[in-house]
Amino acid sequence: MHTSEALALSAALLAAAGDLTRRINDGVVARGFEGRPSYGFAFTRLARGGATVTELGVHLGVTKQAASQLVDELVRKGYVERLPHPGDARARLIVLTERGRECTRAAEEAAAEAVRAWADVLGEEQLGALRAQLTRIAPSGPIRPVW
Amino acid sequence: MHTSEALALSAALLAAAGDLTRRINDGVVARGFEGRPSYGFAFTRLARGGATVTELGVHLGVTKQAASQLVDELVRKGYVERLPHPGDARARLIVLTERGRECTRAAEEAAAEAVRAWADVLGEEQLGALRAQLTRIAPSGPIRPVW
DNA sequence: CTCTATGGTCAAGCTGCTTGACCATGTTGT
DNA sequence: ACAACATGGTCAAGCAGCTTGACCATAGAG
Repeated sequence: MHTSEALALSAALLAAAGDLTRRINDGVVARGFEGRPSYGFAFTRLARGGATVTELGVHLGVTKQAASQLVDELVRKGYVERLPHPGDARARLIVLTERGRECTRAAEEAAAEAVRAWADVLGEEQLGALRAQLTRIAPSGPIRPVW
Repeated sequence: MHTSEALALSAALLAAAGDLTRRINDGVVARGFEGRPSYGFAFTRLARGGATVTELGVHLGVTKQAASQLVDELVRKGYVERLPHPGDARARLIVLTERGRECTRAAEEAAAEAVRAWADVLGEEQLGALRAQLTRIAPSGPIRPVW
């Protein structure tokens, strides 16, 4: 691969990620929820038993302060709630509310819909390959734009 | 592909894009240039004969005002200059300076280096396939984070 | 030779993040 | 037991990078 193509690959990657993220967010909004794209990524972390603010920040690649602000927002919209953490009185356990779980499902549906559009272009096999390649490439990259 | 995997695909895509973008930027900085990741994407547009501010904005997926601010920054750092546009007295042609071309080469080298790391994991063939898949998927997605 | 569209800039404002300070609680070492 | 330090969380202030809105100069169409 030539040097000039490397930058093009980066651009294509960014374009694809941006396209997918936008589609998902549009789909979630169309289903009657209000939210930013980062909600979805927060939800995936919270879905399994909740998380602390700090853990959420690590998952999203932002400071705990930023994560705390996001949680404020999610609480205000009724998607999550802060519970006392069992076993650590300093911490709070952030968990999804019923409405939060509904929104999570909406995000998953929207994501599936967006990916289906890609499957129409690439075919199931290529799409599976794409997913496999991506997970091998960046197993632990930050789930956020570095722009 | 199941619904839950669709969100995972999106996350993997974002992670890969973020990882690559960060590596490129680090590489550019390590070569003695100061810049943000978006510089590289601006450079690729300017590299072939220059562009107007408005065109640059379209390419980056931002308003012309934001593009103009970016150009201000690039001018300040000596990477580009604003020339009168031949054939349209309203417009200005933004072109790379010699220093700008050096920085562009640095970005390309850094990108190639980052992609080489991926080639070590995936192999050249899979990497080419990845590139092909991505360009088919999001031919005209915005080169910017939708977050 | 108006009338409207387009390229560009200036100015103000906002959103989402950061850094720094601080408090409460947990953990470790002596 | 308790001092010393580490960690989870919040509050506050600041800032980068974007947006919208207004405006001017020039272009192009009728």
